[in-house]
Amino acid sequence: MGVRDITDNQKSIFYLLTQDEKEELQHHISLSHYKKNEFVFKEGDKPTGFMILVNGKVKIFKEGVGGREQIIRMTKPLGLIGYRALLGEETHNGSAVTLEESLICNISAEFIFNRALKNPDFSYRIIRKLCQELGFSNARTVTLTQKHIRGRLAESLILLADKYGYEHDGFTLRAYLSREDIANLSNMTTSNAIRTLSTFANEKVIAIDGRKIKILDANRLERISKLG
Amino acid sequence: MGVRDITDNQKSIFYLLTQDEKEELQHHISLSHYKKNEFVFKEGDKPTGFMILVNGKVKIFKEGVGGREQIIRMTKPLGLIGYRALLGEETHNGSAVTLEESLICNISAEFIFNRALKNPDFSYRIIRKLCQELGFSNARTVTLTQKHIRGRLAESLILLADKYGYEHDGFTLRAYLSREDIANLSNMTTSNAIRTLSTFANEKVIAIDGRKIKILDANRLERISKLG
DNA sequence: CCGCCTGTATGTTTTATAGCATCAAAGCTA
DNA sequence: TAGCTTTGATGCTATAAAACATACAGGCGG
Repeated sequence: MGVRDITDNQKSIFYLLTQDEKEELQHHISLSHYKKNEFVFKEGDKPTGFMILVNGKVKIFKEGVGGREQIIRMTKPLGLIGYRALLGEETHNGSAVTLEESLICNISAEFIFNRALKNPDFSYRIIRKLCQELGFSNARTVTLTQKHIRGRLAESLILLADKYGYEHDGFTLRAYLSREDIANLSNMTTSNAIRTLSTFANEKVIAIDGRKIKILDANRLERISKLG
Repeated sequence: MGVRDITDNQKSIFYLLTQDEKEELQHHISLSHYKKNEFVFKEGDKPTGFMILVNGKVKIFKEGVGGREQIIRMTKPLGLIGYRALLGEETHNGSAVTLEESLICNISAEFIFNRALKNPDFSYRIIRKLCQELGFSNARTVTLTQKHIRGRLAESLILLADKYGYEHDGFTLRAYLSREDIANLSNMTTSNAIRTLSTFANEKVIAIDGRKIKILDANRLERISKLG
């Protein structure tokens, strides 16, 4: 993924801007580089613009009771960051931190409000994106509150596979999170994430080697997520 | 609230349509009457249109593990129902059931897509609404998973007060839910909702008389929600 | 009027998971 | 390389909340 993809890649939200709009967009873009584990913004910050992840991985999380963090979602290249707060005219209600070295493209709020949102195709694409994310969030609320530990962890692993895919071997998750992040994604303590991953490994559902996780039996994992 | 409010009330999402658009809207409206505890739509249904609640109360919930229901949100007059699925071009991912006798206004999908969404003011209002709801949903995910029973129940009571307000006495919640619904809103079993409500009543934070709930000490309730 | 069902109330038991403690391994820095 | 810090692993204990059981009250239909 590169900066060009922001206008030229079908998956980018800006793909269907008119040629004119795309040209103007160029004048409203700036790029920022982030190291691993760097904050992009913090809960309570005022949004500065519309951000697109060009390269890397970012987690968006909220601090809960006693500072315990819950990862709300994770972003892959061409994904949007912090747009909810900007478009909703609110402050950020979660924090964003890079999981690896990342490149983020910042588009001025002015361009979004005065140009992009005047284009109904763009607006509608934003609306669809928000609707989908809202559906996802509602579903997560239910599974995170109702499923048991095994089910929650299995769901998280499936989520990671869906979002980041596999390495060339077809088994290894293309995401190398700490156990703590896996726990924060799955609403459990780090100990329980470690313990349950070990159990899954014993059951040959996955194989673990440090942060490398191989999904050996995706069907079984799916079943654990649904029923466990 | 009446049907007129849909175009004339500032709080309605259609308020800022042009006069022309408002007139055309009249030809795309139909009204439906629902009795108490009637389904408006079910999880998995294809959305039929854009719905606005004119009168009454509706709960939107998802069925989770073992049929246990989690109330995602509740609607008051001029609130939207089922628009997420329509605009996101998905099936409903939750069910809607009336909590009291209700009047619902249905606007054709055709009008929304071909007319309303061509108006950037309307689109942007939808976007803002979605952003706010998404923020709410994310926040709920964290509190429902992390807060303890007392905190979750206190939060639900505050939510009900914010959404439906108080009767003329200034204390009685203008919402008369079953204990089961209160439980499903707060992610707990009915027994625990009953028990915890009793505890709050003993502590003089609230007073209960059947389904009538008086908030006696709103500050204390707020504190319980934050810390408890 | 009586019995039945539904909703509410409350006590007891069981269990999932948080919390804590300890230890090993790995990674980093001086 | 040695020492320090972070991360991962695992056992034990404590506890919040579910699950279960029982009982009572109010409304409804026969």
